[in-house]
Amino acid sequence: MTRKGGVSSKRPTIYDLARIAGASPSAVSSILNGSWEKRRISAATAKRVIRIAQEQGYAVNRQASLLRRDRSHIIGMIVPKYDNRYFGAIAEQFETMARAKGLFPVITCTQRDPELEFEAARELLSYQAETLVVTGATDPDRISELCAASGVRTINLDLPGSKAPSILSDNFGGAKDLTRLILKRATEAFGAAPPLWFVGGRQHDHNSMERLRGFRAACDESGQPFAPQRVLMPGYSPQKAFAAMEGAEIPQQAAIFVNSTIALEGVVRWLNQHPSLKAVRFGCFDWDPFAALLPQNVGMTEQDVTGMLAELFRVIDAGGQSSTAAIKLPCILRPLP
Amino acid sequence: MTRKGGVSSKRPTIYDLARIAGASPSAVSSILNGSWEKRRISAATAKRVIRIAQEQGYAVNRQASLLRRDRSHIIGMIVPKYDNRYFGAIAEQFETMARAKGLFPVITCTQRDPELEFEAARELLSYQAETLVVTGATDPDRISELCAASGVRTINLDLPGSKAPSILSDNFGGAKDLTRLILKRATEAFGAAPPLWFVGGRQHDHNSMERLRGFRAACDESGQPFAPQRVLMPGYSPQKAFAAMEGAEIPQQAAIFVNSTIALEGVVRWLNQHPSLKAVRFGCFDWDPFAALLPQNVGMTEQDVTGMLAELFRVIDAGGQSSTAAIKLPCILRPLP
DNA sequence: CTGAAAGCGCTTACAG
DNA sequence: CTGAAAGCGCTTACAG
Repeated sequence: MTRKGGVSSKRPTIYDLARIAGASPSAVSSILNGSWEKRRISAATAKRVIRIAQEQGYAVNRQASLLRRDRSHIIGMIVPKYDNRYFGAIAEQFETMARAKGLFPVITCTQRDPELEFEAARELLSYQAETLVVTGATDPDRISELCAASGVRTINLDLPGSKAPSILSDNFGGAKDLTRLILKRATEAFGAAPPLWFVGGRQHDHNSMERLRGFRAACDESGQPFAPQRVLMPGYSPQKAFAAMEGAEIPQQAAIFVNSTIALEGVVRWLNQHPSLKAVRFGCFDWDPFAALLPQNVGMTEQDVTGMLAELFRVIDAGGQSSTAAIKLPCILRPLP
Repeated sequence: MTRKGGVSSKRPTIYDLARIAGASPSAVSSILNGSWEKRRISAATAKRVIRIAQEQGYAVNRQASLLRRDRSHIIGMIVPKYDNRYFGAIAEQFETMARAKGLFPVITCTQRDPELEFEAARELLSYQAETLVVTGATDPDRISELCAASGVRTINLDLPGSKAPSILSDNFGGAKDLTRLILKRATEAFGAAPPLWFVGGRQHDHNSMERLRGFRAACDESGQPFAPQRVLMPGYSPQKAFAAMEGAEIPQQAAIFVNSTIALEGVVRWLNQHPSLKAVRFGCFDWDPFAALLPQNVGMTEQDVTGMLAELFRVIDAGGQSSTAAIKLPCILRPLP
């Protein structure tokens, strides 16, 4: 009897348990996966098998089990980063909620790299995921197409696509509210409305553009001039935001709309190197409990992660071909003292 | 020919590709998994099969493939949280480094719940993980035993266990250095050494106790009295830290050793509600770029995540039965202006 | 050089 | 009521 070599050779199978328990492999299988009630196997046998399984440290081979079963119950998620409050919270709550629904969540982190995103999606298809949640992807439609070919449903989270339902923050409304707050606070601080900058994110990124649109709407509404040269969208990284600040000519009385805490890291690092600018006020589209304590910070916009995930699972439960329309959730504006 | 029902019915198999390409399933398999070079299959056939696979959106069934193969190359990790810089960075870098080594990382988040930790470990065993990295677990030894029964190696990260190699920060040394810095800065600020508090973490937690030991060593060394009633270890959460602060009687000239950014959230929230205490100085054992900007913060201790993971993979590559000794990496003390 | 066949560990419809 | 047998999709040693 040849057994698989390597590490797995020690793992007991249902055949091992059956031999030890003096039962058939079929019986062992049904006892261990709970379908034995239907089969009227004697409680004594069931107990014995369960005890032996425990003694042997048996763990079902999920690969074999999934291969045989009709459904995998695996739900995949790709997410750009873990190490930031927003995506960290998304990943964590997604796992918890998926488990609570009896699904097996598998998450992978794709570093905002379109190729990695695509490879990760393909990988999750290989694992027989039944649904794939595509979070903050640069090219969600390409992934939706790949998955559609295998009959796997995708749902876009955070960034929208055109080939699957999308669940987003109301970036326009949130940015408009935040801009209003920044204008109000800066005007109070300086006695007059100062020039207003927009820093962070990138051109062609849907959320950044929506936020810029909200920013602009709030400017227009209050009669503030909108100046394209005061819009700095160098991409997502503290370093890039820092470099963009270097290039800008920020006066001592200014206000900044910071697009994401990632950009904020660069902005505050730069501000700290320019103490003459300590009067500058900013607000940030994103939430971070420590950033909320910075004295120049007038307010932060928190995205409703729990609400977005609740909506996500609502769409999943609804099943079928949901529309590809975007569902937008309001953001929570947190003014700071 | 009955095919599996449900979602998977659309997924093409090597048999489908073989039929379309006019080749044998064996040939298709070896072409797609790269072993065809050995088999001297004609380049023309290979090309054709690869093209057809792409057209059909073929993705190998990892379950079937793993079931048949000798090794899974899966490396599992359990981690308490994602939504915090330290564990977020661990998860993210772990994924990247594992992939670079040709392994398949699977991470699951266990919320510091011992039962969830155990269930997650069992789950990863079921997925045929060959190695399990047990990060910050409350009971790593129980997991090591479970895995040992299946011949699966475990390695403890961040919190030590006695049944597997452990990779840790030098919590004692890091805490001692941080305490020295806090004492020095507070003495400069107040003209004399103020009473020193220790806030955060929990009793019986190895890292917390090591840090407390380092804290105490630095107190002793500098002739500061160590007062047990100034040690508050209410567990890991901002709320608990906040409540502990409520109960303490902190004077206007005081200094605090804050054990983790999680506790720091509660501490600063409390300090902000007590403006009379704005002279209080603190340092924090953990790193966060925004917390680093808080004016009362004299320094932060960054754990060397990259170094720990490099060490982790060194131990894994070394294979065999490495000792169960703990490997301790120095922390990086970041004094703040 | 290449394909048919065995078998990975499980699940479940089916025969007895 | 219960066990033997088929088969999930793949990989690879083996026969030709």
